[in-house]
Amino acid sequence: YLKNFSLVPQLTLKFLSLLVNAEEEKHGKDNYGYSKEFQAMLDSLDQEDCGEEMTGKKRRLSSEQVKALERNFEVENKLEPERKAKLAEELGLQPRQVAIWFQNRRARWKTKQLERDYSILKADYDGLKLNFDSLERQNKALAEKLRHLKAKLCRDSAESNGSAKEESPISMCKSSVMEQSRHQDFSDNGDNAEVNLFKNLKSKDGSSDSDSNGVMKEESNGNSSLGCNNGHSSLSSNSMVNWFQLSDSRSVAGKGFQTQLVRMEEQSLFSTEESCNFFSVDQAPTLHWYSAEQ
DNA sequence: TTGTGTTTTATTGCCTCC
DNA sequence: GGAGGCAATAAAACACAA
Repeated sequence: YLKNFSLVPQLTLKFLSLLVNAEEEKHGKDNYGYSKEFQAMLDSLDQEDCGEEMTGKKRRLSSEQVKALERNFEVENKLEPERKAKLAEELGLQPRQVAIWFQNRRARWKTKQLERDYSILKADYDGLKLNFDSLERQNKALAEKLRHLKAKLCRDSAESNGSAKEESPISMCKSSVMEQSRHQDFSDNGDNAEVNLFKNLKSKDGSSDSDSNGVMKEESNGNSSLGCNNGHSSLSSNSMVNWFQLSDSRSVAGKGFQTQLVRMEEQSLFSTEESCNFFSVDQAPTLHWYSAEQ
């Protein structure tokens, strides 16, 4: 059969190739069930035969050729001219075909490599995202807890102040607001309201502007010149006294309270802004405040 | 059998290196 | 300027579902 193989006409050759195809299906694509020599002979015959018939048509390389090329690619994915010529001769291919095969193989390898890199990066990203989401949830929970605690603290302090003093922090806050509006009224001239008030009152008394000690004394007595202004002031004496009492308490004893308020405000600012932006994507978290406390 | 998507072989044009 | 590599692409071969 093999002895006469080269003598059979082309039709018979086609028939044999059909036979081979049937055998391929039976044994699987990579195991034809023929010897390597026979397979190589079929490949070369097919090439010679179809090389004339299928001019300009693409032909797939045989499995043996591909295997040999793959082996060479594993050794070195670049092809020197000597190796290219040697391989081409061994496999019965044009050197250009070998070069093109290596070029396409490198392209396939690169694509696979990109896919591998992508899957690795994606796995990393997914892990980090999971971690980030968890931290974000924790952060929100802590911020909510902090808000509740602050509200509770505010209520507690209001209750304790209300029982200890006549003037609750709320009423003091109201007074503060009134005072602020008063400041705005007076500061229209561009001067300090308190200073202006003192100046006005003193000028009515005829006392010196520079006598601040006297003013402080009168104020501290609670029976200040304001009370003895004979109704010259546009403000009622009681309200003036209250105002100066507030002013006094604010300037002397109330300073602590005001500072406390400011500190609370600062803390609140820190709590809302810094805690909310702590895990901001744009800004890396800094733990200086945390390490400082530690 | 056929339409369609995928793989493989080959070409083209551009770029870099010697 | 020629050789070789690479990206983009064409086109043939192949796989497979309907």
